[in-house]
Amino acid sequence: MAATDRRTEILKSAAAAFRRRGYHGASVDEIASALAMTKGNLYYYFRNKEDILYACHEYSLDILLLLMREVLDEPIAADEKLRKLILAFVHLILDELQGTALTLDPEALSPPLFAKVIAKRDEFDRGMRAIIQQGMDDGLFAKGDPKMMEFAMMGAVNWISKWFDPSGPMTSQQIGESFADYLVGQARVAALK
Amino acid sequence: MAATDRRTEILKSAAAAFRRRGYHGASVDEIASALAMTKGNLYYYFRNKEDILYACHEYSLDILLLLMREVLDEPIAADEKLRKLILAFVHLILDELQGTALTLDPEALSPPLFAKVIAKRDEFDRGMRAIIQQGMDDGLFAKGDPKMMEFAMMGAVNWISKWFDPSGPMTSQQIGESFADYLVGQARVAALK
DNA sequence: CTACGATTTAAACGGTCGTTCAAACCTGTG
DNA sequence: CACAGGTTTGAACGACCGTTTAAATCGTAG
Repeated sequence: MAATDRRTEILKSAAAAFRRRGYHGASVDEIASALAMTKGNLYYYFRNKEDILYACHEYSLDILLLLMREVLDEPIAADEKLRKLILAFVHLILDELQGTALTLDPEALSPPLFAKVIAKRDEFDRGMRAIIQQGMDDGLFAKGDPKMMEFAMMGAVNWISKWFDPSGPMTSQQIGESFADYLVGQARVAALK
Repeated sequence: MAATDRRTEILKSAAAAFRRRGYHGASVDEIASALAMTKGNLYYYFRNKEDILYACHEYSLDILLLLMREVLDEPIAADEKLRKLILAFVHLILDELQGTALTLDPEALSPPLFAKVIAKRDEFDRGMRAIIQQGMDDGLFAKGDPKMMEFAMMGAVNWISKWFDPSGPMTSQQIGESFADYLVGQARVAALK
């Protein structure tokens, strides 16, 4: 098996453990055992535990930023852009690295790594707010504080990983659509008066 | 100083530490040092660390449930009820025990204590959904899955404690109103049409 | 002032966990 | 078959942390 495959396997196991127990609550041994390997072996692929957490964030933030840049360039209305991003975000959170992105406590990272994560997150936040601002300017959304609105939307989505049950009745697709309906709808309706 | 005061002092310090570092990341010593006491001293007031976490949850959930029962009995429209609850919830999260309520990882509790927290949380969830359902029946809210709508609203609010900066420009009051406007907003405007 | 209960301290204990390391193992090439 | 590089193991370490305990200290009623 290629070393890069092994690395992402570890990332998935780690992300799942971090989501269940938090960074400090999950043990390196727990991450390794889920893959039927010894914990010492993990150190052949990663420098240390923090490095694994950082890789989790980087992995999903890079996917997210790629998507953001794509969507920003599409010639569609702001509400459509938001909907697309929310759907993709929910899919990423639930189906890729289990609930990573902004969820896995990044404050556990040391300052230099933390700063790199924050920089990427900021780019994403700026993109979201630009879209929201554009929607307000175009009269699609009710006027308000784009920052608060973005925090509300991202909070709702990030929180999904706290209650999502893969064996439950809702698929990630259904959840994504429900959330997109509500979150974009709330931004929009007031302007319809 | 009365023993009960000392206990809530400890709860506040613990809640702040748990919010910053998570339950496993925060040390008992850290909680004690912030109050200029020794960690051994904490064990005069609490049986163990888990007991402190449980008390945090109980403290804020009890306040929340009291409020929920009050609001449910008021003779006002569903959107007004939601707005009231959101405002109070934001205030509780930001100004009382720093970001407790549903935020402080309850899954770190042992099964019996966890079950008690979940029972209280369930009562709150049922109240929220009953209000949302009523709002949909009355034509105040767009039809949809009340469960998803509740999850979205609670996620947005719970997430606030992840980004809130007490020394930032927004007061908890302003944040609460912004969130209430966005999350239940459409009802007010729709009624004006 | 004394005595007693409530409170606090400081040190020690076990246990867990992240990390290291030398040795063993595996796999494919010459 | 022998060798070499990459991979895995298992044990050991040192540090940290939750908890316990016995003794010290404090505050107050008599």
